Amino acid sequence: MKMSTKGRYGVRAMVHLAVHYGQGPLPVRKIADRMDVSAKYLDHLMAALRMAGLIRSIRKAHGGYILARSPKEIRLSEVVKVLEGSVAPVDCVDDAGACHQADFCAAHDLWKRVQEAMDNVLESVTLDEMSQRQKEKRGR
Amino acid sequence: MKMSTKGRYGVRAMVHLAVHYGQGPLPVRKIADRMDVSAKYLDHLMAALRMAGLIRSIRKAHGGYILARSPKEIRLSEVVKVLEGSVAPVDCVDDAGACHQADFCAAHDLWKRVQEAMDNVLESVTLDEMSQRQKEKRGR
DNA sequence: ATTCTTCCTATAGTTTTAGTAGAAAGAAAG
DNA sequence: CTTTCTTTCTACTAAAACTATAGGAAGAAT
Repeated sequence: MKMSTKGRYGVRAMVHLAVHYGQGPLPVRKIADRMDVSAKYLDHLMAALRMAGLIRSIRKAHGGYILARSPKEIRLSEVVKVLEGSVAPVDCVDDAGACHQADFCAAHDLWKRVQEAMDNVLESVTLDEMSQRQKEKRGR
Repeated sequence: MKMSTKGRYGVRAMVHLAVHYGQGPLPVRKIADRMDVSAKYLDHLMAALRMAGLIRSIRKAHGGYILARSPKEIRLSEVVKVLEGSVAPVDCVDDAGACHQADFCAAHDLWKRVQEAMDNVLESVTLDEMSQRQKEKRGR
């Protein structure tokens, strides 16, 4: 029931971009240094986020990445979905047809409720809110 | 963000035991057959559930497993915790000290909220309710 | 003594995770 | 037009986790 580093690193990187939104592009190396993770690895995650349309790249000296939209318009559910594939605890609540017994399985209903609970939280939070929270915490 | 088969199989097996609660012990082989999974593998999960005190074993011919308590007194959160280790999406919301930056990390608060949302659902459902739901669904 | 079962330990194949490596391509800036 | 800093792409790999499988010992009723 754990998230992988993809989700963890990716969310933190997106928050970083949100905090510096409007201040020009941020290179992966700088983000990775700040987060204390491998820049080469973070590269892959940024690629996924870019292909999903959440960030845009500026490919040149002193380039880097910026958010594709305003932080207010990016919900955490989007970020997690890109990096983790989905927010479902089991496949059968996502892919209809992943389990042909769903109609007779009480567990299916339970996982569905769990998924909805997680999704509600992630859907209710924007990167802008995360960015503000981050700035507050840093200030202390 | 997926659960492993431990959590999935284990929950279904526990529901099975709840449905047949009071009807004597159920051998692993029968449960596995019904669930269409490997009995040898389910063995391991039952061992974990037994050591956690959720089920009791009767070791003899025509023995098997029974719930250690009434289905009304077993919450799904307990089952998932035994099998998956915890209900946390990341370690830092479980182990205080797994991350020394928690006080400065906005992501930490997000994961905390996600965990609480999941936990609320799993804590609110008992095996008895699952068993009833299962019987209803089967009836249709 | 037989039978059916749990219980214990060891092993192993496969998949996923979490990276590392190296080089090509883009574009401003000098 | 070359340098510089960056993204971008593909391939590779070590380690861990997952998903089992195997074989037999131990228990207790019958």
